[in-house]
Amino acid sequence: MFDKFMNLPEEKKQRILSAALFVFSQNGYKKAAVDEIVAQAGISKGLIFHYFESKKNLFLFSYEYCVNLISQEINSKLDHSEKDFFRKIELTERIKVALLAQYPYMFDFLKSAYFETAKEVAPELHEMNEKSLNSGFSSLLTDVDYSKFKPGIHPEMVIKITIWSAEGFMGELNRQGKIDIDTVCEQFGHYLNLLKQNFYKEDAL
Amino acid sequence: MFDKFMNLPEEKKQRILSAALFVFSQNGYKKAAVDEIVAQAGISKGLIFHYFESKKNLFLFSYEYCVNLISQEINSKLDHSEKDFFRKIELTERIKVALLAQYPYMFDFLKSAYFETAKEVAPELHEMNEKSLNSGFSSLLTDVDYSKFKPGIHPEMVIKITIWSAEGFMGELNRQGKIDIDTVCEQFGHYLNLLKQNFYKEDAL
Amino acid sequence: MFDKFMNLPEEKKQRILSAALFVFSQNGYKKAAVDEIVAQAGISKGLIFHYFESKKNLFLFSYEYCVNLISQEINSKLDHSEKDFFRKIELTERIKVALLAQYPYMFDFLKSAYFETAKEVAPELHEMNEKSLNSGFSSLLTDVDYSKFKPGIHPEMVIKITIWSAEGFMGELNRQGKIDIDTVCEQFGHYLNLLKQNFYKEDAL
Amino acid sequence: MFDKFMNLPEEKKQRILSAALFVFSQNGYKKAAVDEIVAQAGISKGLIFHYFESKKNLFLFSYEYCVNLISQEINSKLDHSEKDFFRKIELTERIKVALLAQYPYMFDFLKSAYFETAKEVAPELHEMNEKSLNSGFSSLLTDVDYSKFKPGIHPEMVIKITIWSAEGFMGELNRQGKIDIDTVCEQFGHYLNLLKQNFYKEDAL
DNA sequence: TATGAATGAGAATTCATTCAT
DNA sequence: GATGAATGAATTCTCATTCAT
Repeated sequence: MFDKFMNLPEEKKQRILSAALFVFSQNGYKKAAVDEIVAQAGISKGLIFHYFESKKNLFLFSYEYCVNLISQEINSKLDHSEKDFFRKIELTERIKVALLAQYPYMFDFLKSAYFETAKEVAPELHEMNEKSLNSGFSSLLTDVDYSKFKPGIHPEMVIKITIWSAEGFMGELNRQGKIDIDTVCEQFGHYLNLLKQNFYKEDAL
Repeated sequence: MFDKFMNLPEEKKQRILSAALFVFSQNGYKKAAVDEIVAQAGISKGLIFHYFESKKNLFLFSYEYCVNLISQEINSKLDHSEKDFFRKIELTERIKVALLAQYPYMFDFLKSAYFETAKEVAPELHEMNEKSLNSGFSSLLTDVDYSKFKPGIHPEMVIKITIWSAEGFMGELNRQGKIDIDTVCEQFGHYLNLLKQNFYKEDAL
Repeated sequence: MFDKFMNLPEEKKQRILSAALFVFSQNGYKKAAVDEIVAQAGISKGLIFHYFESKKNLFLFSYEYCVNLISQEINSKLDHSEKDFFRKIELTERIKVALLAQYPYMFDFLKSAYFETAKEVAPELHEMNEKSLNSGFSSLLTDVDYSKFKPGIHPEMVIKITIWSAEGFMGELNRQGKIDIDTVCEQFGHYLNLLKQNFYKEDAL
Repeated sequence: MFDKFMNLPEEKKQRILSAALFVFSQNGYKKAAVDEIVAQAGISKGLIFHYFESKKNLFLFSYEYCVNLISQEINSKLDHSEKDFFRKIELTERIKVALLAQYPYMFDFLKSAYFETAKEVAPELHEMNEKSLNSGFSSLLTDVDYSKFKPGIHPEMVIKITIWSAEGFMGELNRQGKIDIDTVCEQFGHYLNLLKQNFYKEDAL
């Protein structure tokens, strides 16, 4: 799929994708103008259709590309021997924050793509989501040492709560415009510590 | 503002707003076609411009209307003498679920509006958000009897986690398409019970 | 024709006509909005169609009204016993300038109507023009004492030149925004004097 | 500005401009339909926006193009060594009549543009007018041999009168639909001769 | 490959006119 | 007579997609 594009020199690929991410994230699918993307990428309009055949394909490809990049980062950088849930989630969020700093428009793009409801792209998009979300969660739900949790606590619930509230926490930081990596990570660490003290046995801390 | 529309008979107002909410939620701001909204509302194209002057105004009005409706419902139905946090949040979500049943597209619309990036409406939208979000949360953070929480627990943190995870929980149900009021509320009750058992003193349960 | 309108009390007629003249002169036929006219006249939209049946009729009536008003003024105020061409034209222009001060939009309206080319109104308009222009000129061409002109001069030519250049002169003043009656008339008087000295015999001055 | 249009082959430029001049002159700015212009030019609707971005730009460009064409013609064809005013103005009008034959709608267009009141274009239009009018007149006011005029005659006044009445003369011919070059020029020559005999010294004739 | 002129269906908005009250 | 809500055809402008070069 999209072989012509994939065989391009890396620099050109980056230029085109960055332009697409930026313009889509700023405008949503429908309003994003192919004209603006190609102008920003410094290529001709015909060429992008030569590579992707349609705006829809360009959008879906951009989405898939981001999702893959994130899961690759997580898979390669997350130590699979680590069984402590709170360490795992801390590392996961740290990787996300680092990516956010590197590709400023990637998360805006994913966020807007996630709520993209334009009939043309919605079905394919949600299909992709299923897979990626599941794979993202699964590594945080499995391979976890449940014996560290206090007796009388439901670990699965704590894990879900933590994931959801991690998203809420990140969202709030995002809204406040704080994207200084170190500050954000430090705050998130404090937050996880509080949770850990509530849910872990004394000797597991 | 929009007096002409506000003075309409209730039935017609409902018809027009429902059509707007549905079409905007399905398509996002830019792709939503005024043609489709008026067809669904059973009125002429000119008339909606007679009421709202522009598509932008129609969109912003719809948003404000939803936000106001929710906060009115919560303010009027939430018993302010209730100090038990878990009862408060259970009631809040119950009210939301009931609204969801009545206006099926309202939350889809709000969700998509929240991530709307179209340049025409984004600034006004985010300004409204600031106000409404704050007022929504405050009633759940204040007027709460903190003495019920176990010693060694940070009540504020528990409250934030509960709110965030309530949103996550609702979102998941929504994604699964379960909008049968009773089932949803029952499940949410169980969930809150689990939290309560973890965080409340024995004698407060 | 337009009996319903003609039987209105004078004050209401004035209000409606003034509004029409103003809006048509500012926008031309096509762009002038009936909505704006009725808002300015303080009546309802339905009523103006009750009086005139269509925007076209309102426009043509307004034109006819102005033309008639001017020719009535000239006929009633121009002394028909006066045979001196330069006195006649001076009086004519003085009457026009006075009307300009009284109905600021009338000449703007007539000017724009004169060049109105919208297919709907052009034919009727030009038909009216023929009549009015001829009648306007004729009084300046006939009843003139030709014996005052120098021998060797073609009086008809001088008359035409004077009329044309009077129009040019007035147009230039108009463009400069000078509509102070006295100043304008004084300047025009000087101008006519110069012409007279060139074309009249010594003893006719 | 409008490079895309300017770089077109001459034939296509002519086709598009002629269509614009025709439709604008027949309808005025507001009523002229872009649809009609493109149909007449034999191009697609999108293309004219590709060249000019908006109807307004197309209108203003057409105006500027005409004004420039006229002044170029006059500048290039008028012999600057000629100091006889009546010869100069005769040549000027001859050039205009020739242009009129070549671009039948140019003068209609300019005339209607001159009285265009549509709010969208009026300000820019009048700004252009200032410049072009001044430059057009100046060549007829300067470089003139004043010594040919009879003593006691104000040459500046005669020049202004002649210009104004030349316009009146041309306008009348135009109204009568006479655009046969030779007839028109011949008549205008006679007219100028009469003026000359009145204003020039015997030995300058 | 690469370009960008050309297309035309689609969308928002306007506004003269009608008509029930 | 008087009102103004309601209509819908007409108009400007957008933009994904094609195609000749």
